[in-house]
Amino acid sequence: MSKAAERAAARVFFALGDGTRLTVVQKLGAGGALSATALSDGAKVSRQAIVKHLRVLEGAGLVTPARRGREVLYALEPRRLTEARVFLDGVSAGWDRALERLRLLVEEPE
Amino acid sequence: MSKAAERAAARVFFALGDGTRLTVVQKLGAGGALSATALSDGAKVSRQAIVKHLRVLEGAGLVTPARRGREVLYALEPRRLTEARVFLDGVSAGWDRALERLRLLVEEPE
DNA sequence: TTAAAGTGCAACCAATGGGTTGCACAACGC
DNA sequence: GCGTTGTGCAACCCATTGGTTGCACTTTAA
Repeated sequence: MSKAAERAAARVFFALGDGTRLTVVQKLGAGGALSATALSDGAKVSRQAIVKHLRVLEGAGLVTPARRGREVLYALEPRRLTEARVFLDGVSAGWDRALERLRLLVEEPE
Repeated sequence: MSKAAERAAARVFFALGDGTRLTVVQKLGAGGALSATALSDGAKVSRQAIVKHLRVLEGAGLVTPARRGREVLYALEPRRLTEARVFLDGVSAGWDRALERLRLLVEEPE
């Protein structure tokens, strides 16, 4: 896996690695595109905090903003989620192969 | 999704959201169980830094330590990776349903 | 046309993160 | 026994995060 892809994955995981951000992602996933104000409505933190989180999510490519009149709607970018899943798949697969190698060593010693 | 599960997911993602930690996870995935010293061998940071990262990974349940003589071998815990993947799947699925709802609204207005 | 709703800075703050170094302790090989 | 290898604190440092408040600006609706 290339260094660039690895950094991108780290950014995505970092973006998901915060409780507030994770609930934002979930809300967007469940309810379609929402504005920062709408997202901060039920939240425990201020709108500005949500805005900062949205910037982080946008930086990771997990979300894209679109101006609609006087408000900005943030939509989920599911492609990045898929990429993250693929990354996890890769690590899991590598682990399985490692276990298999170990099994062969144990069961068929030379 | 329960609050506890959400926090657990955030911990896992946070643990994966650091470049050094991500390479550690990859090394463990590819090479089986390794000690902190072995992991710090090719790394750009000190052994102690790696140890700290391993503590974070262990806290997230991504890795389990096992003493072997005078060294401690850290093994990947692929179940947590799977859980993280499932979480991402859930968000993606929710998003797809949201898009479908939107499509129905547009194509079949009342 | 004016008030309200929504966004966009900017400054500021406390807490946490990632990293280092230094040293003490346990276990192995000779 | 003794040096070597590997681990385990602890203290410390700087940068980043997550959060706040305050104010200015734009768009909308009455």
